Amino acid sequence: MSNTIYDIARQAGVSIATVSRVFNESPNVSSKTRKKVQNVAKEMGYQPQGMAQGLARRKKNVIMAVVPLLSNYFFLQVLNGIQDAISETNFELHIYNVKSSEKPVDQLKRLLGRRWADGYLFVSIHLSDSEWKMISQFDQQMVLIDDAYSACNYFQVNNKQGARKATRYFLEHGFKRIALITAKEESIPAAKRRQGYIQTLTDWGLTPDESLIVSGDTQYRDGFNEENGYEAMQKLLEQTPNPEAVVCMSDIQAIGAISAMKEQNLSLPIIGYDDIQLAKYIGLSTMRQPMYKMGKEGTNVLLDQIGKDQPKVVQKEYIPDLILRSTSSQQN
Amino acid sequence: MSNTIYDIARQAGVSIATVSRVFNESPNVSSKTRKKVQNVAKEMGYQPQGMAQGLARRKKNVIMAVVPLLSNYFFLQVLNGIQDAISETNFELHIYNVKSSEKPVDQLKRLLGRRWADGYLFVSIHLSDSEWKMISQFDQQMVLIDDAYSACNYFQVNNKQGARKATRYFLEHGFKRIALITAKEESIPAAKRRQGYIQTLTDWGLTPDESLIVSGDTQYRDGFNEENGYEAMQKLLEQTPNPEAVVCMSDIQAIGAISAMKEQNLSLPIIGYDDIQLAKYIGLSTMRQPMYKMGKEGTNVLLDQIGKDQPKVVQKEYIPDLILRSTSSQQN
DNA sequence: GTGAAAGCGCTAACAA
DNA sequence: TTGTTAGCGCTTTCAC
Repeated sequence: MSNTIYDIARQAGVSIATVSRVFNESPNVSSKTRKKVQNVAKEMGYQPQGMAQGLARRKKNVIMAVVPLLSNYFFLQVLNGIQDAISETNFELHIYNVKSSEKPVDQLKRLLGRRWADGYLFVSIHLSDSEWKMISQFDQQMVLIDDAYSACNYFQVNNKQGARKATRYFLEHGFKRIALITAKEESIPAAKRRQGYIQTLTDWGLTPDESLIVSGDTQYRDGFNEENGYEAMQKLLEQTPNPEAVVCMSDIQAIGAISAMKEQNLSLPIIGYDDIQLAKYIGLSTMRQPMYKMGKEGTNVLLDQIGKDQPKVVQKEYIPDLILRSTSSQQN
Repeated sequence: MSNTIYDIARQAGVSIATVSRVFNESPNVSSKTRKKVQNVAKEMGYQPQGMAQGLARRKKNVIMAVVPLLSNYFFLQVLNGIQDAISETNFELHIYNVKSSEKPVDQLKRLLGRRWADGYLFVSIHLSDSEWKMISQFDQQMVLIDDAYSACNYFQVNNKQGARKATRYFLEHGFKRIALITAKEESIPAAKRRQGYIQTLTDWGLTPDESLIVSGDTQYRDGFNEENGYEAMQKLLEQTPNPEAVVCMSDIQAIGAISAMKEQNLSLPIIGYDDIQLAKYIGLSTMRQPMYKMGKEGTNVLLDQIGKDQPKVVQKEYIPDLILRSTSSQQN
């Protein structure tokens, strides 16, 4: 088991070039030798070593999806889209998890330098423009999913619009004291959504109330987690009067928040963000992001560009949809 | 950006051997040359190519975690454990997603043959003994997580015991018509849990009722999904009399099932399986599996064995814990 | 402390 | 149709 091309060649009584040819589906092999080699290879469980192939070909046939902390349901949907797109090709998908213990940009630089893949999908990696500039200097094929940089391919959803839609929904239904459960201060999507929320209130002639913008623990997953939602809601409920409605930055936060309300026998109208699969089953109203679609389309663009020298940049922005279920209404 | 060792050597006025030495932290470099090389490398954004290193060293410094369909919350917890263990080393973690469109054993054979990694973690890959035998012939370092094979390292939780505990809990609380929401027929963990459930009923002097063992859609993720729970519960509620309590095979199923009950204004006692993070926030009683722990311990064993020629096999079995929250009681 | 050179397992001309 | 051979970008003896 696990031999080299030389072992197969010897065993089959041919040269290594021939073995290589049959594995690369070259037409220039007689079907007789082809059969022989294939049999020997199968018997010995031989597969060409990826690394040696990669070196020799200067092409690895792998796409790497880079994601931060795999524990977020958002990525899963994106990854499903990616996987499905890749399945239709002869590329392999490797996933690389960016750790929270080190600056993302440093991890990316190291990773890109190592040249493991032909193309990279950066999913929910949020960097500043100057950082992305650094990264793009590696001149590797890449597409950003859920972030944007003017000189790169990207597929993004408009965070501001998402928050606006949710906030406006409540305003239109007569609510005034609308709270926002937010995430880590430095998180870029969180900041944009906060802006959208504030602008919408302002547009409506209201003055945003800082005490209604809250978060709890934001260490873990930038605050896009259950605990944050739970703690934030507790803070909100300490205020008198209570807020009249709540906008969240993730479905998971909303679940935590709902839990906190239940403990006090309350159920304020609430809207989540993402539309993860189980949202439907708990009746959670939410801002739907086209996660699967972004993954799939982004991957197709990447695959398309690999090999081309000067591919044209493709950039796309989605607007999230408000999905109304039961939690957004007064009596849920 | 992205050069070879030759570019760095030329630029720094040294040989490639020296460049290699500084990147491999060899002590045999004067600190002066070391500095010089480091500066040039940094300036040019150089990192040794992983593939070339892998070839030359016959050691890749990557661990590959192989998981089926990334969309399962169970893996996420395991992957967190794996990531944390790897973070403490200078290994890289690559994740490989087994597709549902092809027999897992074939995908593994192809993958192992390509020798991308120094060691493999197979998470929730369920194969028959003869299939695992095939796989172990590749003589690569590996540990199975959430499956078992006598000749391999494995970390597993006892599925039968998990189902027994849940079933027994209801029996001890006076329930008799206990339903089981199951998963795909061929799923090995599902089969074991079903056995545990049936045996417990039998031990208690009851005759298991086949009509109380149900599932809905099992195409997707082997039935460990929301929809299956939802559909299964609908089937159960069509029966008269209704079951008195319900045991599930995943928390996600339980969420679907609860949703189906709510639609009919019912709330039968129910117990999930896994203890995913949000279970706590929806008050879901469940069988807790030590997912993070299995990931971390399994990875440490693997890392420990890499490089050794005849490492001793380590096998460990956990017993899941029953976590009581609100859904398991009569009036939840 | 440093360099020359062989070799890791492949691919891809180039010859035959 | 097949074999020979020169790389791919590194690491690692072995000299010096």
